[in-house]
Amino acid sequence: MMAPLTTALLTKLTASNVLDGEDIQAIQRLPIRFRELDARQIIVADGERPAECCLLAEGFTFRSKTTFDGLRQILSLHVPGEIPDLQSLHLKVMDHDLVTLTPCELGFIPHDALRQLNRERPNVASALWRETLIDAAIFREWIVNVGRRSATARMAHFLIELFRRLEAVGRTRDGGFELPITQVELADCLGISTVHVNRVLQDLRKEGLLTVNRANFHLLERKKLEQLAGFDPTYLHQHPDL
Amino acid sequence: MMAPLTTALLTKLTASNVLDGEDIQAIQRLPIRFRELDARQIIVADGERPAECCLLAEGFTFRSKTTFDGLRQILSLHVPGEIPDLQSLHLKVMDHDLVTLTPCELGFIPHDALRQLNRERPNVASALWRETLIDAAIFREWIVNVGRRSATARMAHFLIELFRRLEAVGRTRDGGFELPITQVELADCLGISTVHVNRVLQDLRKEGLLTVNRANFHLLERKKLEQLAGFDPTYLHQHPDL
DNA sequence: CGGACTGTTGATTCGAATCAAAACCGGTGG
DNA sequence: CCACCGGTTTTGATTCGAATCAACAGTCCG
Repeated sequence: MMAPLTTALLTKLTASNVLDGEDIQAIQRLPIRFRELDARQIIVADGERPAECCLLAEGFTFRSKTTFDGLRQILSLHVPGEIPDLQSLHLKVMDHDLVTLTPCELGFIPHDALRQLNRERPNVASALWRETLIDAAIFREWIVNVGRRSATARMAHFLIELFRRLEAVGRTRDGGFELPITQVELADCLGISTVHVNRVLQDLRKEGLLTVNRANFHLLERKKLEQLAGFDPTYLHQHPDL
Repeated sequence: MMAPLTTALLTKLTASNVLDGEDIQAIQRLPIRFRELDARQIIVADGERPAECCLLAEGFTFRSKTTFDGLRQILSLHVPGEIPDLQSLHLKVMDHDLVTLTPCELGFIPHDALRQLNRERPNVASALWRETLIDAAIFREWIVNVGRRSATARMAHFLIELFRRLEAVGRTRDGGFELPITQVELADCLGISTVHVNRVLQDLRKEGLLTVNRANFHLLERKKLEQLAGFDPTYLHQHPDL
């Protein structure tokens, strides 16, 4: 039994999709290979052709691309329950890296098994397709973030998005969350320099909007942060919205 | 018969997907409502809940978001044969605007008809899912573009991407393409100011890398532009890559 | 002809990058 | 237990790419 693995996935899927009992059983029957990885390990690399998808059960992963002159841009952060390389089911070649941010518990699901599941359970296929579309919606918002927002607003937007997504899978505690991320990585998420990340975080602390000690981010003034960031949660599509 | 409409779609779909005769016939049987729109018209607005998808047969459209303080970011440009709001099939609420850049010929396809098509023709469902995944891959590259590349490299990258995508649907002529876009809109694509767009274009012209008169972009030195942009075409997934 | 975009140019400002150097922190090994 | 090390965070000085401000020319069109 791979209980903890499918549980994470089902928590995520049922949070914003409608699945019936048979759908859930079919998901629970998926053959999943369990594996643990340390922090900062490449799970799948740019250019590879994986034959399985990676379900994140515990920890954080990110996707990133590196430009020819060595600059890195982080494209997305992933929270437990997500399948960060689900696109590989239909796009054979990876166009970016998938990397662990923290130590992770992962479940690998063969493409074949997923394809069969999609064929037999149209509901599940729709739900998975939908997850990739939400993924894309988040990419869109990140384009706006790096393209049009000030460094401070970017940081605020990033943190609020993360808070909301973690909240949806029950990983927040009284207005805060645990995220072991360095300022270098934050810089690569936001498209700014690490020195500037440091200064922006200081500003936000000075304003009393948040605290950060170790990996613990605490958003003291969520409303104000959202206002500063111009945050509109629509793009997260967190409700089944039928 | 809506021949020109489905032709554009099929050109696009078969360029990077494998469909059989029955798939194609099923697509041709889709009920499509034809409509023409002038340039700069909103097709679907942020917040709406459309009941149909929009197939672009002729012209250009773009997707955009506007921040609370009025800055606009263009998220994607679309070429004939694409369905720029295909995500609305599974995400009920629009999280951005879909707008015509030029006068357009559009075909509107009811969600119901598409859902039925997906149920009956799994191949087509896969192909459409794949198109939304390529969409997402392009978003990822745009994040890198605005996050980590200089203004000049951004412009070069943008133009090369467009060239390749237009080439795939047969809309280029001897190293150039027709794109009636203003510098204001280019600025919103690249996350820079319009003044800077002007200067960047001048630089590229001065270097002899391209010419622009009216709407006609001519990439004189594609290789050099690609080098300048650090362009790697993998993310476009233009081959069925089985 | 007048008006509204659009494109161009120059002067100035500003946000953020870069450069450089400390301070800090957790681990490792002597 | 402490010296040391690499990675991380912090601070300050300086530079730079791009934004902003402002004005003007070009084009299209009613």
